[in-house]
Amino acid sequence: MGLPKTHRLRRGRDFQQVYAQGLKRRGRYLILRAWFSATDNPTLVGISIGKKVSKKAVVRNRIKRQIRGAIRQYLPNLKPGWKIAIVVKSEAQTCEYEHFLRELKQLLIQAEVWHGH
RNA sequence: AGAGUUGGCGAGGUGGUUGCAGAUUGUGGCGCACAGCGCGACCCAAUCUGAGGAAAGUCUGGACUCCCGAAAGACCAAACUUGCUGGGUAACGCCCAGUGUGGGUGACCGCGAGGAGAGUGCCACAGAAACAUACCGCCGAUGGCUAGAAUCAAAUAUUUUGGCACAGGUAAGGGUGCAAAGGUGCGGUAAGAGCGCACCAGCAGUAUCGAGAGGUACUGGCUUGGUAAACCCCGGUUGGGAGCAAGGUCGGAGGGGCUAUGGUUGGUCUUUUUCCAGCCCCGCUUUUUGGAGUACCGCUAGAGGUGUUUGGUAACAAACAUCCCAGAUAGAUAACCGCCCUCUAGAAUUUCUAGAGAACAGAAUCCAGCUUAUGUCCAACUCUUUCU
RNA sequence: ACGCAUUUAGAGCAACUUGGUAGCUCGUUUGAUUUAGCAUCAAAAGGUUACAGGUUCAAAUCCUGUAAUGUGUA
Repeated sequence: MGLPKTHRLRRGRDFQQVYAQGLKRRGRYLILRAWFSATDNPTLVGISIGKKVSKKAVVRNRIKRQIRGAIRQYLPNLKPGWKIAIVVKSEAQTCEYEHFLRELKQLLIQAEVWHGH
């Protein structure tokens, strides 16, 4: 359930811009940072997960894949032109796929990135 | 049956749907430019490929790249946990085979295993003393002092008996300690001591076996605490440093148009000039898009994998055949389903039903090792008990 | 990728160089003092020196391996 390259947030500069100027929504397992670039470019999504979540690369990669799969499922519902960074909290270690799905939807609606139709 | 020891295979297989990354292909789309050929970094489709035995820790050895230095070679210095022997390897501190030694009833396992007969240091407490000595003790044969007896006419002479423990002898015994000068026994002596003998242990020499480390036998004299994972000595090895975040490319690039000249290829031509066509370069202009970032190279064909044969006890090597097998860069492997296989449980008696396929764990320049983490299965061997 | 450092009582630290009975401060517990508490005084408990192996007569210390934690360069 990967994410196409065109929808990935890749540069450190973009991440810093999102952190500095974007709005912030807090969930139980995730923190959502989003910034509207005022263009029609595809919405970019990046995931940040620190070593404090887990020291094992396998665990971190699995969480990343699960979040990325959830984002891909919601991709048609997102408004264009946003830059989104998702920060994983250490509680997410024991989390299931459905939890990510539910929480992501909630956060996206809160941040008004969600496209209602 | 129980308890162990060692070694090995493999990390379920296969098909489908959706999805991600790379490569290749496309009278495909889209964009640019067009008479046409075309170009593209975007999209789509098809095909192929897509994590490990440890990818990990980063403990070693290399390949590769750059910087500094030197250019054969010798000596000195420095560094190195380099240190039994022989072999393997590109190399190693790794591997294999052996020797010695320690452990285990055994299968088997561990070992940095040169030198303390060059020097220095240290060996707390205890003890006289920790490497050179003598506290208690034993002796006091010999010498000394002293008392008596005998010989003699007599003696201070000679002989002899005793005492002292003064010189001296001794290292058996006691005590201390991890460790006290080879051990045990007999002889020997004033008392003792390898002083002598026997056995054991150690050392040296000779012979012999072995490629060697070493093994065995004989002979000899009779002796030398431990520590070098303390400094050190000896032998051995080595240009030094940094590391793919090494190092390199790009200060515009791609496409189109125009102008003049030059180069080159082809055609016309016997040849040259001329002419025509294509490509490249310089300049101008137009359009698209990026702009110091993993954008591109390095970047994955390698001391490569698999199989067979041969050589070798083995590690391993050689020959032949065959295959191409991840290349991401905020970093690609996931989700679901069917069948087969294996295991477990239940029903039941060879079928059905249910569950599980777990664990450790994710490539980031690449190899060779080591170490650590971890689940299943198989084989060989050992010991104990019971039965035949 | 290449390094560096640390690990000792509940907490913070000594002792390691030069091996020889593991200490200090705070905290804890008990007692004294006080009507009571704090403070003070006296005493006590609390350690597999991160783990495993080795050298040594003897290891927190020396050597090797492992683990955990922190940290530097770009």
